[in-house]
Amino acid sequence: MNVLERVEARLLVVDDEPNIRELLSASLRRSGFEVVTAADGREAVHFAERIRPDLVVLDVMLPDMDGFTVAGRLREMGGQMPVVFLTARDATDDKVAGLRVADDYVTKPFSLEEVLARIRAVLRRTRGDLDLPSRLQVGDLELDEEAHQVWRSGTPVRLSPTEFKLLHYFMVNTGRVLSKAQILDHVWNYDFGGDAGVVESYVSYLRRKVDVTEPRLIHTLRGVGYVLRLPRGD
Amino acid sequence: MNVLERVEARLLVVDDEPNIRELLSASLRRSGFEVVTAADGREAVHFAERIRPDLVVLDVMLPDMDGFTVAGRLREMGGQMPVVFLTARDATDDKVAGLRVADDYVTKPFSLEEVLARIRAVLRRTRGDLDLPSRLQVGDLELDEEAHQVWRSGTPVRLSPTEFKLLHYFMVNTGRVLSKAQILDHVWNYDFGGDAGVVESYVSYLRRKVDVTEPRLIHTLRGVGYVLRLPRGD
DNA sequence: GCTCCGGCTGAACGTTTCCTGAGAAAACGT
DNA sequence: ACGTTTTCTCAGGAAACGTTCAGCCGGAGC
Repeated sequence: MNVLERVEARLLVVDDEPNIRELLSASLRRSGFEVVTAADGREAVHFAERIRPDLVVLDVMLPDMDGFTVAGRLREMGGQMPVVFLTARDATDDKVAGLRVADDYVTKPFSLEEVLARIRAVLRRTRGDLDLPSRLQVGDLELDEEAHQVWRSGTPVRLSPTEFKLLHYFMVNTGRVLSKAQILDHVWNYDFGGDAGVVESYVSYLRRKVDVTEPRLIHTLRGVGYVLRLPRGD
Repeated sequence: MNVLERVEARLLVVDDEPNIRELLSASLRRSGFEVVTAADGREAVHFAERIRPDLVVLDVMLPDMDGFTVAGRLREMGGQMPVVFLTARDATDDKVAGLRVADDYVTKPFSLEEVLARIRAVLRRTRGDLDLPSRLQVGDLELDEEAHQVWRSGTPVRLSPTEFKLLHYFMVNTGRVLSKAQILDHVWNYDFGGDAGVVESYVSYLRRKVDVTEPRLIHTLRGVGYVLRLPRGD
């Protein structure tokens, strides 16, 4: 699929927790980004200087220095690298103090879809990046990521945040079979403890809202997963 | 995204506090301006001479020389660069007197909407800049920035200062989803310590005053933010 | 036909998010 | 100094949301 064949941009991911770092970098690479990782502020500044990333994903809490300090250093380097911060959900102080200088931020625990959405949005804003289409279309189903809106056969459809994220994940992966585990890993927060039953529920919700007319787009493959695609002359 | 596709003008931002400098320059760039920053009077004069900005945003309190002195130097350079001063709210009389040489001024702590409004106003006055429309319109909702007036379906609406700033921010960003944090950062003073609840209140006020008739223009996107737009069925 | 199994969906629950009215405090104008 | 306007906070209630679960359905295999 086309997503995998092109390098969208070069990213620098900075987080001291190896799990988060690997989760993010693996997912971002799969989405077509070139990724370099750093574990602390010192490394971050060093790599930023060397590889000149198009965007930096930066944890606010780092062992050696504050994320905002790192962001300041990056800005001093010139070449305006946009920054997407990662922050704890209850860090109210951080938000008031430093997040204003961020181009955007995501709260932990996040879902991969969330992080990807923010990164795409910032790249679109700061680079006017046309390689990152805001509008996805499969058959007469349309989704506009920026406007956060969905249409089926031209009529707008109201979706909840989770429904929207799920549909977006389906549409980015049109024609590819997605297992429930895969969906859970991308659309739900990484600390979600529940089972895949919730995916069935949300697929059900989605079908009711966007897949009631022919041709059906969301198909079940028993024992395998789901796939969104136009039925080809089968 | 028309805001990003055009360079409105070239600005020079002068402030010794890095936070303020970054906050302003990032926001101004996002609004389509080309921005160069300086940290003190010496740098300011130097950059002004080199890049010949269309307007200078100048902090009155600088480490090496008075903002008024800097303004004097700029004037001696000819080519009339308009100046918007940044000053503390408790400015004494002598300083207020000095502000008469300014084309306009904003008191700290300011809101980004305030600074942007002053810059736009000065550019309109001094350059007759038609790229900066004074009148915004979405559906039958109209806002005149210069006249500081709002109409819905032709009938005038009275808005408080904050309500006006909020509506203006919505209208400049028609069709774009704005999070409460984003709104807070742009419409409220940068030192505002409260939470996003106040945004909900003011959106409520706005709706009551300008959005009681169909079609509704201000829409809530649960868990995401607000957006002002004409409902599109296409 | 019967059973087993994976998937579907309606109902129920607790939680989150949002809206709005009321009121206190500050700013403003006269 | 006084009343008015404006700003902000708070809390109740309503609606939307996320999650679980149990019962149902239908296809696959026996």
